[in-house]
Amino acid sequence: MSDKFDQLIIKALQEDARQSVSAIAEQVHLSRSAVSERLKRLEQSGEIRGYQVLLGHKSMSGVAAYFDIQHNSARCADVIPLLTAIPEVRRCHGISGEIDLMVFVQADSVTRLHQIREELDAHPAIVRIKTHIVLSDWINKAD
Amino acid sequence: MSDKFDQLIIKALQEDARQSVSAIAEQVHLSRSAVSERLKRLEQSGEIRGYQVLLGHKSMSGVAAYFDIQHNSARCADVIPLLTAIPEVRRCHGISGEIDLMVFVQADSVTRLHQIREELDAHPAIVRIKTHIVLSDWINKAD
DNA sequence: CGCGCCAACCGGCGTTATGCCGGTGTTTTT
DNA sequence: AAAAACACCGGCATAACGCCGGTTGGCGCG
Repeated sequence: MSDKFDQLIIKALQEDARQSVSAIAEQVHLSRSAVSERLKRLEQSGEIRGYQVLLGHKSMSGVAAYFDIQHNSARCADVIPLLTAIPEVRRCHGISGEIDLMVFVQADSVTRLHQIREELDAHPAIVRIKTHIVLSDWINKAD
Repeated sequence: MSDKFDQLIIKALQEDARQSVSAIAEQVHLSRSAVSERLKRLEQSGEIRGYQVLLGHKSMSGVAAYFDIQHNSARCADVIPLLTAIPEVRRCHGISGEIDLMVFVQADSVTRLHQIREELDAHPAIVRIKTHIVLSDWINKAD
């Protein structure tokens, strides 16, 4: 499903997703056409989902925070629609431990953050929310 | 520092970071050269940090986990080099609350996860670590 | 063993995109 | 008001791309 060459191509794209097929071909020691075809296949098969631009800290205006959420719903899935509906929710993971959901939010202001928190609190299935506002951003690799 | 056109260019790149300058130019109604120059400026000024490939869930083999870390170091920065040295560490945020650092890790195996945890435990400045293994991935917007 | 089949790779060709540069219009400075 | 600074445009030479025919190397089957 993905041999050594595909891995090399992906690794090259992880270094810089905006580089020419020719440049990648040179790195992995294949012809440009071979890399081109492999790329197309990787994209169509869904192994490669897309390409993202990584922004500098300047563009990161606003506030980020973690919510750890505990809920009493039988299935986690009950509260997911609520979270999906909030555009500021960047990531949501079901996790082990006392907490059930770890949610990462990026909002424009602290006010908006509170608003979101209250919206979540209103949901009957949600028992407890802890907010951890992000003070510093040390490491941030995409994906 | 970044006018309406820059925003449009960035938005276009967020849709697909691997598209030609010409294609972007067409979307934002500028000449290719103008977009090209703006892009170079955005990259050099650090507003654009780089470009990443987004992989499908198939390639997401392995285990993900959150570490919440409490440390006694005067400055957070003391433990950051240790984290930066570990390639599996995807994100690290300094946060408010009882916890000091929220670290997101993506490793190949649970064994490797434990290995990383022990490595962190060995650091004198780190007081306490809680591990939350990710069971489900509900929402995951890049950046 | 040899034959044919299939998948992957290569390289050339025409088209498209890129980088560079001079020219132009607009705003800011002196 | 002239000059300088800035951003944009468009043309040209070069590089990259997509496409296609030809070649290679493995693999099964008679």
